[in-house]
Amino acid sequence: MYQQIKGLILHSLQHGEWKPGEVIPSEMDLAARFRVSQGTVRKAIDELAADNLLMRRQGKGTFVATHAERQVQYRFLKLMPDVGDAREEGPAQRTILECKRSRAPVEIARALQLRTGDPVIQARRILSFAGVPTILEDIWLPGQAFKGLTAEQMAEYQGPTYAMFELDYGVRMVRAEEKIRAIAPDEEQANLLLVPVGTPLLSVERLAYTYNDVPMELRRALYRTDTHHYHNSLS
Amino acid sequence: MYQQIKGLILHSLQHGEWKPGEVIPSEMDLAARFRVSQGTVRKAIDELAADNLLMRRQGKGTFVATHAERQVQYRFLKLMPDVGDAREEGPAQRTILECKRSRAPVEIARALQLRTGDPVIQARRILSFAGVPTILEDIWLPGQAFKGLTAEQMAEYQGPTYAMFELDYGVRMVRAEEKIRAIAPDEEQANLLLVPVGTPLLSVERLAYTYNDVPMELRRALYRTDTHHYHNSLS
DNA sequence: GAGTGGTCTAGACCACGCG
DNA sequence: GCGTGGTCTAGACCACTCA
Repeated sequence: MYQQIKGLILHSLQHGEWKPGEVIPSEMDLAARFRVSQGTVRKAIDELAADNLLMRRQGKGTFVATHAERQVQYRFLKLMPDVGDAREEGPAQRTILECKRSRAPVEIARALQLRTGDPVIQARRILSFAGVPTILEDIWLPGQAFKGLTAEQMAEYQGPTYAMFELDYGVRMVRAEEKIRAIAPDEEQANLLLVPVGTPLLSVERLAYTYNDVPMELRRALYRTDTHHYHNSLS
Repeated sequence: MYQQIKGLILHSLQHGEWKPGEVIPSEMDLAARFRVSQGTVRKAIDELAADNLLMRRQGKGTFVATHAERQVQYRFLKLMPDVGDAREEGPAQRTILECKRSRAPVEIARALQLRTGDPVIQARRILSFAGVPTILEDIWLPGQAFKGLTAEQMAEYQGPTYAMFELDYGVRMVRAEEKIRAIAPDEEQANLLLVPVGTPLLSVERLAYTYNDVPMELRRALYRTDTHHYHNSLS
């Protein structure tokens, strides 16, 4: 039964009944609405909180998770400085190189579950830490959901790109899968990251999903790993 | 209170009261032992199961997690074939190149929380898939806990190395942290993996911990990523 | 059919945040 | 002081496993 309740809450999240950052009704209210006991609602919320879809705060309520919060900002970025920690390093400087409407090549279309040739937004940018260009990213977004996204918008928005997606397009990224390889950059890539052509780089291909396992973003990035590393916790 | 119960159960796990793969007492029994209700024990076990320290099986009981089980075998190995899946590929073929007693260099000692010069076991091996050498691993283990480990032992044991550690040395790896970089191999490394010297490889440095966050293994591996990739799920 | 974990309930009290 | 989530309890019943 709590799985059903979970489904109902999920449905409300998907349909924007409660927006990212907002409180959802109290456990008692939801229990009344769904005609179950508080404990059942609690278990449903527990699992949604474990999946990072909701955030509980004692004394205040349960909130729809958002990429805009300080604590969980850059949740999907696993690149860490070799010395010090990510907080003191602060957010990256962003340089948008390009942001254009185009048509999905086969590969991209398949990943985003579109048809080949469907409209997509394609963006390329560089993230720098302490002035050193460290990440080169190519981003593909389904054109339909992100109609009107411009380079200016990507440049202007302070904070995580995923937070901007929530605010301006109502698209919340919920989870992602990454495939990581070591590759040698081509000349253009090497020039953009200011490294010699032979330098090994981390290739990180990320497919990010919104609710219901719908893929909404494909991101292909190259990470310099001379002063940073990709950090992963296994358990 | 359930945190205290969790601590007590953890203590029993650490001290080997229940060994990997065994059942622990039922929730009712533990509730009686600790003088709390079943629900409190349940919550403690829930969290331990979420941390992969315990495994629940409905109708049978709660078991101490182990690396020997089919389902969770190679839990810490995130390298996946680009096509097909890891199960059909089967386990890797192992070639032990070396396994010797030595003294911990500064770096290794710091990672394993030993003193420089303390005895360590050092092993080097190659893992191959479909006959292709794909992983070159250097493993460092504290000499005290792994006294007597030999190359033969590493070669003979069928199944995950971590399962062998549990069985023969009573050391259970509970979680791990990995730092990933892209590097170019030196000549020796390149020869062992049968790749040209310039080939970018994934460098994966893993520190594996047993109970209580005690580091028990440092592993430095190079992964070929021409037919495989490192897979990571973010949420 | 006995024993295990899994779920649901209802009620009580606690800890926290905030007006 | 009220409302929120957090915890603990006790009892009931269900689903699964295995002798």
